[in-house]
Amino acid sequence: MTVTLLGTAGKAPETSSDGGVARDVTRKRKRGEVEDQNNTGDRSSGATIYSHWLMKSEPESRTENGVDVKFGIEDLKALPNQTGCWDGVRNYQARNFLREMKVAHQAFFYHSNCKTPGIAGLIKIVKEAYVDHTQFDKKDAHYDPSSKPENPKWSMVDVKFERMTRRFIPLSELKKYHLKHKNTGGPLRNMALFTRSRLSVQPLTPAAWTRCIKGGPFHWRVELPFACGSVFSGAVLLG
DNA sequence: GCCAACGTTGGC
DNA sequence: GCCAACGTTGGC
Repeated sequence: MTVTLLGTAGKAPETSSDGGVARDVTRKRKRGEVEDQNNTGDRSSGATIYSHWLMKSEPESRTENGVDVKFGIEDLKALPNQTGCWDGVRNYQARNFLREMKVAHQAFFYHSNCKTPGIAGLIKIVKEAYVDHTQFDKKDAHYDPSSKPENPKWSMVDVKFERMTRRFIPLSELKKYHLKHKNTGGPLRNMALFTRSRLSVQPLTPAAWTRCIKGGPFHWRVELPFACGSVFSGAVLLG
């Protein structure tokens, strides 16, 4: 599979019954609100198909609209069947990525807007995109009065806790690799966490995913009973 | 289509 | 709490 990170992000799909003027549609298309009318569903337009994701959520209490938006990985873990819906996404690009997700896809659960931001664990998609009911709920933190039930704007998926990462991977460490890989052409060179820092649902290349979880090329040395292990430990991410 | 004003995200 | 980056709105 050829992977072009984020090449056509935001272009993807929504069924639009928007009968507005041409310029308005153009404007909306730029924002990702309008579906490509010839979208065949097979991404023949050249858009990249992803299967690994990073999803941000806030593990510390914060009030929005009078509601606490806290939802860390421990909160997901505590839900029945360790499964919950990923609601509240209110950005078109992020929503479009949600809509690309398939059952069994894996994602990093990323803790944002907290003391130590970073990757806390692994989750998997257990239900594909459907209407996010919270957009119609006046009492919800992410109520969207502009969205109508007959033409909902926002989607969500269901995710299930898979496991914690073997250790928490702080943003600072990911950034270190990102900067290095920008020069060396390594797998984290285009990581959206840095190139599109505000995107709350974002794709990862398979290489970036693997690197974060299994470490770099010298990962195996760390497990050898020889002293050289520590020499290479700095080149490894081990989620 | 451009762009100024405004709002939100999220690291620090 | 600050503020840079960037997404959204809406006039023209």
